[in-house]
Amino acid sequence: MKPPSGKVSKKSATKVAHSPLAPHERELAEYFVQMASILGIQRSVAEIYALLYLSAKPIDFDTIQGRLMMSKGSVSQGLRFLRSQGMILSTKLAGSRREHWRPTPSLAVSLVNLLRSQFLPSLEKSKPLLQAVLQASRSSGVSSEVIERITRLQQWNSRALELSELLLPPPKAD
Amino acid sequence: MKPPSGKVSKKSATKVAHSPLAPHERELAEYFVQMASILGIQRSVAEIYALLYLSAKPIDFDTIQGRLMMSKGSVSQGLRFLRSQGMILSTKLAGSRREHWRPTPSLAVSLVNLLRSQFLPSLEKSKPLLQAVLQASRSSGVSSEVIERITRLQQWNSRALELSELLLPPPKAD
DNA sequence: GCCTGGGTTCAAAAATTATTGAAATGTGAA
DNA sequence: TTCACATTTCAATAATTTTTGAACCCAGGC
Repeated sequence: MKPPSGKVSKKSATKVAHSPLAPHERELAEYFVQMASILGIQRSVAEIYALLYLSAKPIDFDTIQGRLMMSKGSVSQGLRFLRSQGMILSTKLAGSRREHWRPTPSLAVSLVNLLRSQFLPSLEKSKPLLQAVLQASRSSGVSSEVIERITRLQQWNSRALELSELLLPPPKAD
Repeated sequence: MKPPSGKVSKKSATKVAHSPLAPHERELAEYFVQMASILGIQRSVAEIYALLYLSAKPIDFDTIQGRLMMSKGSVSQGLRFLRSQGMILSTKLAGSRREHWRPTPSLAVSLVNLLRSQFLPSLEKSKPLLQAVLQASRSSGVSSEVIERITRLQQWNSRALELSELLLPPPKAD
C-alpha cells in the first residue's frame, strides 16, 4: 500500500510506514510502564524510553511517533522529560537535520536522577513545615505523646533528607 | 448554632457538630498528603492517617467523617486501606459499639508494609516477563549490545527483589 | 528575504482515578 | 426475632491527569 514513486531512498519526502512493536518490545514497554507508574511517571514517557532502550541505534522523532503511534505532542513532551532527567542523549546523525535519541549509558544514574527529582523537593519543603507543626503543637495544649510522635517524624524526615543529599549529589556530566 | 437540647452527654442521638481542623492539623495533613502522593496513595487516606496521628486518643468513624468533611464512603475505604496495610489499629472503647482508631505504634513498620505492597508485586510480575523478553530477543536477531542491556535490567530486577524480600518479611502481629 | 522540514506549545478532548451518597449489609442489644 | 445503629458497597459523578493535534516557531538552505 503506497506505490514507491521511483525514488525509495533514505529521503522519501512523504510519510513512511513504521513497523508496529515486536512482541519483546511491547513486553519490555509494559515492564517500564509498570515501574514508571510507581514513580508517577506517565505511560507515554515509559514507552518512549523502552523503545530507545531496545534499539541498537539512535531513533528519531518521526520513528518514535510512528512506531508507538502517539501524537507529536506526546513525543515532544516525553522527550523533553527524559532529556530533563538526563535519561537520554541526542546524536547528530550524519546527513540529517533530525535529532536521534538513545538512552544514556547508565540506567542506574538515570534512576538516581529520577529519584532525586521526585523525592528531594518534598523532603525539603517538609522541613520548615514540620518545624511549624511542632511549634504550634507545643504552644497549643497537645499531649506529650503526640508531641513525641511529631518529633519522631521530624527526625525521620531530616535523616531521609541527609541520606538523599548524600546519595544524590547533582552530577551533570555528559 | 444548634441548641443543646437538655441532654448534651456522650450519647446524643443526633448529629453533633465536629470542629474543623486546627492549623497544625491541617499542615501535618498536607505533609502526609505530599509524602503519600509519591507512593500513589490518595489524599483522603493520608488525611485520615494524619488526623489519627495527631490525636492522643482513638477516634471513631463519625468524628473522622465530620472533622475531615468527607463522605462515609471515603472514610470507609480509607480505613480499610490503612487497616490492610497494618497502619492503624482499632480499640473497643468501653460502652460504645463504635470502633475507635489509632495509628499503629511504629510508623517505620507501617512504611515498610506500604513499600512492600507497592513494589513487590511489580518486581515479582517482572521476573518472568524479563526472562521472556530476553528469550525473544536472543532468538530474533537483536544486537548483542541490546541483549546486554536487557540482561543488566534483569539482574537489577532480581537484586531489587531479593533486597525487598530480605527487608520485608511479612509480619502480621497485632 | 522566503520556504520547508523538524519540533514545540497549549487549549481542548479523552482517559483515568477519586469521591460521593443512597441503598444494602451486618451485628449486638433487647 | 426484631430493631436501630454502624459500616460497607458500588454505580454515578466529580476531579485530575494524560493525550491529542492544529497553530506556531525557528533554523538552515536556496
